[in-house]
This record gives sequence, C-alpha cells and structure tokens, in this order.
Amino acid sequence: MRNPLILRLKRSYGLGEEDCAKLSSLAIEQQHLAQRKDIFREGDRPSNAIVVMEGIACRYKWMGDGKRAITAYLLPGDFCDPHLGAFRRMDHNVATLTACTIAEIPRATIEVFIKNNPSLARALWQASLIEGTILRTWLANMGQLSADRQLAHLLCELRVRLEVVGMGEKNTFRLPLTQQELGDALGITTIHVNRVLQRLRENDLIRVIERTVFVPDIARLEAFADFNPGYLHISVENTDQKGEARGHQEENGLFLLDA
Amino acid sequence: MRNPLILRLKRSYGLGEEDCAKLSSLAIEQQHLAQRKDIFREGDRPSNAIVVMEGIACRYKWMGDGKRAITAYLLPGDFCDPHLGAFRRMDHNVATLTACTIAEIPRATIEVFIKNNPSLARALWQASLIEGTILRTWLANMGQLSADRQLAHLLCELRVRLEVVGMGEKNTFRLPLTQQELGDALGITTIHVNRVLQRLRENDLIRVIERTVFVPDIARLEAFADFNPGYLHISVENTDQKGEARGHQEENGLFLLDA
DNA sequence: CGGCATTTTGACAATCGTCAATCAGTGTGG
DNA sequence: CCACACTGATTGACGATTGTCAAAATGCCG
Repeated sequence: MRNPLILRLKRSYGLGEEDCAKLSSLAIEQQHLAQRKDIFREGDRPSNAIVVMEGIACRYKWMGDGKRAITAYLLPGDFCDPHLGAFRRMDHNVATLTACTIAEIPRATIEVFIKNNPSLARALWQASLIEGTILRTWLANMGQLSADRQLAHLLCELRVRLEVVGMGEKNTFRLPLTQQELGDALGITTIHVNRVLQRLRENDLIRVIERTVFVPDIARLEAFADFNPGYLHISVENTDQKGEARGHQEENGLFLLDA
Repeated sequence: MRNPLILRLKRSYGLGEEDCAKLSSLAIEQQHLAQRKDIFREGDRPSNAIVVMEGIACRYKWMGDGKRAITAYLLPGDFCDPHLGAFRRMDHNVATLTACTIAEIPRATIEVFIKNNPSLARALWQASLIEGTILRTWLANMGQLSADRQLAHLLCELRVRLEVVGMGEKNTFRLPLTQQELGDALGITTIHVNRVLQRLRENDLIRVIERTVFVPDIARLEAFADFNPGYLHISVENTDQKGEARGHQEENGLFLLDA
C-alpha cells in the first residue's frame, strides 16, 4: 500500500514528485493507537507534527451540557495540527475513533526539510486551507440541508477522501464509525442517524454490509446531496483535465482545481 | 477613532507596537462600498489583501436550492482573504452586509513589509487560525445548541468582537443586520429568528432599540449561551493578566492568549 | 402618499429529539 | 458450550422545536 501522507501531499497539497520522494525517504517514527484515545487535548501545544497514517480520527469539542461535537474527521494523510502548535494552544481535542497508526514528525525535521524544500511549507499551508473549506462546507450544510441530505453529503465526501488515500474502491468504502460518531458530526441524535440511514437504504442510495458502504449509483447520491467535490481540492490523477468546467460560473458554480 | 486594522493586529493577531506603528504609517487606499455588494465571488483569485475597515461583511455560499449560508461575519479589522489568494480560487463569496469601508493593500506592499517585519506573516497566519476557531465554534454550536442559545451565543461573540474594534460599549453595540441575515448564519428561518429574538427579550437577556442591542447582564447572557470568549483569542488590553486562569484545565477549559 | 423591505403574528405541518424497550453481535468467564 | 454483560442498532410512541404558508403590521424612502 502507498504511503497515505505522500498521496495526500501530492494530490491534495500540491507537493511535487521530487519533494515527495525526498520526504518518503525519511525514516519517520510511527505508533499504533487503540480506538477512542485522545491524541491532543484542549490546552496542549503540540511540538511535533502528527499525521494520521491509518484509521480514522476526529477533532471534537465538549459542549457545556456534556454533548460532544465532532468538527472534523481526520483520515490518513491528514495532519492533526497543520499549524504545528506554533502559536497557540489547542482549542479542541483530537482523538482516534478507530484504531489508528500515527506518524510523529519532529518539528526540527520539518524545519530542516522546509529550509531545503520550501514547497513543503506551502503544502502545510494548503492543508489548513482545505480544512477551512471543509469546515465551511459542513457549516453551510448543517445549516441548510435536511438530515438525510446532510448525511448523504458526508458519505459523498468520505467516499472521495477515502478513495484518494486508497481506502476504497470507486463504489465501496469501509466506514467503521458508530451511528453515535456520525451523529456527533452531523448535529443529530443517534436515533435519527439510524432513521436517516434506513431511508437512504430504502431509496437504494446506499447499501451497507458490515460497516462497508456500497454506493450503487454515485451520481444519484451526489445529486441527492448536492455534492460537488470541488471544495476538497483534489487534483485529478488521470490526464482528463475537464477544461470545459473551468472559469467563472455565475450560479452555484464550484471550481475545479487550477492546473 | 482608532484604526481597526491596527487594533486587531495588536489585540488579535499579536503584532507588536513597533510593527503596528510602521504599518499605520503606510498610506493605504480605502474605498466605500454600498450594502450588499459582492467583494469577491466564487472563483476569484484575489491578488491584493482586502481588509474591512468599517461596516459588516460576510462570507457566504449559495446552496443548490437557492438558500444562502453565511459562514462568517467580517468585522472591521478582518481580512476578506487572509491567504491573499496565494494558492487557490475562492470557494465562496464575500459581500458587504452594511455599507462598508474597505482597505486594499497591494500584495507587493505586504511582501515588502513582511520581508522587513516577519511578524506580519505571523499575524496573517494568526488571523486565519482565528477564523478556523470561530468556524469550529459555529459548527459545534449549530449542531448542539437550541436556536435561542445559538443566537445568544452569536450575540455574545459579536459583542466582544465589536468591542475590540471600538464599535460598542461594554453593554451595547449596534447590529444593523436583518433577521434574514442572522438566520442565514444560524441556519434557521427568518421567522424563527424573530420568535427567538422575542424570547430573548422577554427574558430580558437582551433589549433591542433601533438595531442597537443592549445587554443588561452580560454574565447572564453568556451563561445562557454557554459562551466562553477564549476561542476568539483576544488579548487583554489592561494589565491585569489573570495569571490564575492559565495553564491546563481539565474540563471545558478554554485558554487565554499566551503572553 | 405610495411602494418596498422588514418585522410580526397565527395556524398548521414536518422534522427531529426524547424516552423506553427490544434486538443483535461480541467477548468473557465458568 | 452456555450464561452473562456490554456495546451498538433498531423500533415505537410521543412531544418539542422548527419550518412553511399566508397575511397583516411596521418602518423607511422617494
């Protein structure tokens, strides 16, 4: 299996082949974590960069009444703290949801690397930009979409993001999250997640077998969710460039990645 | 009136006195915009930095069904695009809500300034970090809070943010937004905003006269909304440093700015 | 004054949360 | 092997919050 960090650096963060090659030659310490273990807590100031290499983690906050809000899912290749703790303490927690493998890259290593290959700084910057676009999309969806479309949208997003790092075929991906963990991200109760999942299955928008999601008709699911992957800023691996779709569109247009 | 950009650079973005002084000596072109005018559109790649100097603007997205989602309010001192369009096209729109004065700082000016005063780069970085924390807070609130608490929380946030830039006394601030514009940010309908506002007034959590909000008891409103200003990362101007409040708190602790 | 945007009101419906219970799967210990 | 406990999924009844629709009231501006 390819290194998910390298895959992301190339396809999401715009790092060139050469830099990726150099980076992948570094020996980076990895460690395994059980499910539901905190990686960072509120108030921590991480000194090294931690990247999820396998499994699914999340950012979350505790609300005053004891509810939990998940504000991001971290998939392989995602940085737990793209800012490297440079300026601030964490204002939220980061924890594994499933068992995970994480890589810890010492800050010194990164600084040396950046000095020689400045494009890595740009890549980190890019990573936090993309986090921002995902946050804005989640926020907009949570405010305006019904629970079924919102869940459908999340599944569309996860399908794409997981596929990029080789954790899914085109129509299938494993999603080992509980309904509780989905609900905390969508802002709906576990029970409602259950109802909504059933409705999606009834309409054959998805099929679920043993925590594996199968999407019989991707276009139909994406249409239902009004999903447009532009906000994920994933560059196409293939050479079909879809030149037509570029440029300014007046209404509701989203934009593919610039060349 | 003080320059709001300077105020923010000092109190939010951690820029030092000297750098602020140098920056404020720059002659920066300002222009006036009527209410509800787009500043950036989806797909634009801004080449200069645009800062709101007066008035209130917002980031927004159009949803597939024609609804609008506001994902941020931009107050005086906020950057319309903290990343300076360096890498990507805008994936959302920025528009004025009220009439605004905006400052356009040529990218070249910023680059020269950063070369001589690297801390400005840090300040810009900081600005986008804070945007991220606000986004996460909005997302968590939208998911978990009832509409009244959510609106109350937004009012708490705006009270603090407006006070920083001198647009409000302790208990009062002008909020020239329509209920529609509030609802688009909260993810609730105009009619419901109206109902909720009434409830807040009935409970004397707020009083509204001619688009000016008066908060009779800040602590009570903030308690109701479970508001903790830490996520705004605003440094205290006065010299009482609240040293006690620092350090790691176990539960629901937010953190004041590091010295 | 008239026209327009915005706020307010009321009745009603739909979505979603709450509570309580059952069911299914998994692992543990006897 | 079975009893047991535990977690997570599912079901149903009910209630609360919020959305929808339609209309009236208010305020603003030419």
